[in-house]
Amino acid sequence: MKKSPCVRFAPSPTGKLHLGGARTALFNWLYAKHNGGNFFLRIEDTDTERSKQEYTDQILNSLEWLGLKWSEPLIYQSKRNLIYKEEVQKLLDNGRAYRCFLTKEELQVAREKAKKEGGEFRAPKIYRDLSLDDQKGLINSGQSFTIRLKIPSKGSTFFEDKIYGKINVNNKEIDDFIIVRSNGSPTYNFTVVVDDNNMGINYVIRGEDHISNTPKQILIYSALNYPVPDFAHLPLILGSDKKRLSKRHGAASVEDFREQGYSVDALLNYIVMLGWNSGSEDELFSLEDLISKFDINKIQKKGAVYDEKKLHWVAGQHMIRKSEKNLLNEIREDDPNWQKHSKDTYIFSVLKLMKIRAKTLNELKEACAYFFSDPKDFDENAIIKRWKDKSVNKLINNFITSLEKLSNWSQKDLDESLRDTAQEMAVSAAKLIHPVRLAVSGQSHGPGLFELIELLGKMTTLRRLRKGLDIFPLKR
RNA sequence: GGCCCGUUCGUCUAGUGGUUAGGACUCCAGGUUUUCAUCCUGGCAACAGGAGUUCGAUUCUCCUACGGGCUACCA
Repeated sequence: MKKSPCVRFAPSPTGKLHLGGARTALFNWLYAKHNGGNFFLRIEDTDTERSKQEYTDQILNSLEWLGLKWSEPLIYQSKRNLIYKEEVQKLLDNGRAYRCFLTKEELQVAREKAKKEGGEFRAPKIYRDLSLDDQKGLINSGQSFTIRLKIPSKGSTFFEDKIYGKINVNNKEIDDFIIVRSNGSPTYNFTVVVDDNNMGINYVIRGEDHISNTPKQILIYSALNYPVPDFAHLPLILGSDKKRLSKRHGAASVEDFREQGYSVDALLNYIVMLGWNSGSEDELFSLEDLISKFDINKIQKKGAVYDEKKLHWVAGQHMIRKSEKNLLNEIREDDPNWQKHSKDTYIFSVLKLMKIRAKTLNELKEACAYFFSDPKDFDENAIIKRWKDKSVNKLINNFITSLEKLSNWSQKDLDESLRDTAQEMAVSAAKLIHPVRLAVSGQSHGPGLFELIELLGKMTTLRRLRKGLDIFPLKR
């Protein structure tokens, strides 16, 4: 019987969670969800120099915001030194690793020499077969040492990547790499293997940048006699210059996208399309869709360039499809007091009118502003174009009079009232519509005028029209 | 430099030993609308190059070019 899949996301807290990391986490999570497995999280903080608690917090926070829940327990590598120590000892005991007394300086010299001579650098293997007594002698004399894995001098190491296919590396290409530093702390390649095994991870899904680490890690698996998991390497997310996406390319961290007001489903939807397709021509998915449709075999090998324009489009499509209730919830999640004084039913009507015109939550909030308070700024070009002179004041005045008499404040009656006024004054309806919109919203565009003022209500509309009468046309 | 990986419109991608090489975003032109957005219609635009295999290669093989990753007592 097949074991249920156990996958993990293993960020190192040396920066915020970026788009690439989010996608790796998402693919792992989707894989687990789709197959009824477990998704674990492990914080790789063995580099004490660069790891920061604030980054761990930020990563956890972003992951939570994205809704990618992980199974307990949450693992911190920094708390697992005992386990690593035990496993290193096994390697030392079974002769698959050795103490290396080379100093950093000696290594540096050897490296430079190799570079000058054009050869490739390998750590000199002079300590590889040192007797136990000699080792003790050096230790007692106070010599510090690292521990290196003994790489077989012959043969090759290969694996069947689920995305890239067979990858084969000659063992002589692999250096006897360090698994424990001279300060006693274990290194990445070693801790990953120990932890993945210990956590029961049977499917490793990670970035393509780890492809060349994989043979090294497989060598550790076999030295430790662990079962080797399956591997799938994901292509990288690139900037427009085809280089790995980073802050240089603008927004790159999940936090940035959140601040810009992108909603979670939109971001996740866009991210998943970078290097994956559903097999159909559909491009818009809910999270549930993704879980059911996700198929790791349909992942691309090529790195995908991040395109903000398309993200924006995806975001707009999600916005349109979302219910007003959900939209309000999302807005309030980041801005709990947003329009707290207004009735929900009114807010819903506003959102319904405006969501079609916005892509991000921020845009939406901004677009809705004049529904909640009288406009303070007025579009200059619109003033010049639509409210040229005093003749407009006359029109508006008549319209106000007509509105005051209106008994039924409905779209239909507003429409009729405006058209009647225009006809009486022998002008086209547009001559009246535009200045009314300007006075009422401060803008030259927006929803249909009659829906707009119907929603605004009689009092507000009249108040804003009268104010328009006061300040327009502009004096020069 | 060495090792590994990749290459279909500008971008995300579909696809096949014989297709008018399909879709989406962007852009452009129309339509709808009082305006904006939405929506609809149409358009521009790609198989990196060279050899080979083959009746026929975008598809298979090799080479080249280009791009990327790794090459740390980082992860």
